[in-house]
Amino acid sequence: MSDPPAAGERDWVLHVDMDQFLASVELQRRPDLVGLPVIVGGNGDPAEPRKVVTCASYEARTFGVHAGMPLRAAARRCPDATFLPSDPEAYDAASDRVMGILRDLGHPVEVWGWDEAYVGARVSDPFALARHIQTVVASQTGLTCSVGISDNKQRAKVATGFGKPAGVHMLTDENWMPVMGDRPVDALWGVGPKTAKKLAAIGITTVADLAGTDSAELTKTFGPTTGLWILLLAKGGGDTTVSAEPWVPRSRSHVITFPQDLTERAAMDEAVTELARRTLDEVIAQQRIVTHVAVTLRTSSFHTRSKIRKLPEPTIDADAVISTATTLLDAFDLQRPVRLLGVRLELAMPSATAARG
DNA sequence: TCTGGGGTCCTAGGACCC
DNA sequence: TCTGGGGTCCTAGGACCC
Repeated sequence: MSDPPAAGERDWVLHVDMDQFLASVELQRRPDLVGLPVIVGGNGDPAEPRKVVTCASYEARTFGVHAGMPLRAAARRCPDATFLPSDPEAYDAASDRVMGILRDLGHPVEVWGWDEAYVGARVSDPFALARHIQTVVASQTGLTCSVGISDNKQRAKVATGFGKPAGVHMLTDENWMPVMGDRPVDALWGVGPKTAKKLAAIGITTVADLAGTDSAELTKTFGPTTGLWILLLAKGGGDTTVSAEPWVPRSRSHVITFPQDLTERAAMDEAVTELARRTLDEVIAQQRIVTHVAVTLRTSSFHTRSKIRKLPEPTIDADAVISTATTLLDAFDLQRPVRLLGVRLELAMPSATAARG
């Protein structure tokens, strides 16, 4: 890819993960709450139904509160917590500052959401770089981060978990199996509960089990791509590339969970129209073009389905997008109360030639 | 005190064409 | 009329992640 490394240098992948990011941003505005349980989510009202925790401070986590938990359940577990409304603009701004600091180090930075990034670096001392990252981020933003070190993204990400909070951890070929071998397969990034259950059904429960499984057995159960991929993950492998190219989104979407289920078709049409219009406005602001329109519907029983339609031609025409969305709504059985509606717009990928000029 | 919102990628199966 | 393939496009659904 480039020149061979100088003596002692190697290519490393560092995973930088901000500690309790949203809570930390809030604590900068509310220093009086430092050291206390803080829960960010919804509009800040712990009694608000159908809203969940977006981020819990470490103090709140000791009460069993975690992201994704309903706010009312969090309030039961930790009644003395301070509940704060989610403030996406503040998190965007803080994230931009952190990523800018990382880019200023001169290595390629691949941003993964608000609070994570990969840094690719050819250096002789990755620990020194990790500590330097922590120091400059803390001094310039007041925020702490943890850093995982390895030679690929997935292993670096797993390493970060051992460094939290505010620490550095390295996983390599040498210590991967000793550290990870006896852990359950879902300790791997990309292996979730469903895959773990399927693996358990064929007698595979640990990372070492998976790493020692014949590839044919895995491709039989998971298909050629996924089967070989999870085998690679178990052996400590993963993506070695860190790209500084800006990410081009494939889609844009919004969903709403209604405070009360919808039963009237007119209200559903109204909601889908508003979602489609809002999403399209954002797509147009990004100078993108819509190829497909998808509608998602969740009933009161949590049964969730989606339908998608390719447009006759890529467009930014509001009437075309909205009428496609409401037509897709017709294809659902609308007899049951509707808890959630969503609209997702898939976007044409700009070609290399079209991107010029 | 039932279960948010925003994303990406993979697989399966039917339609259709050669 | 019957039969066997292969390839591509499209939609539905699953799984996972932050």
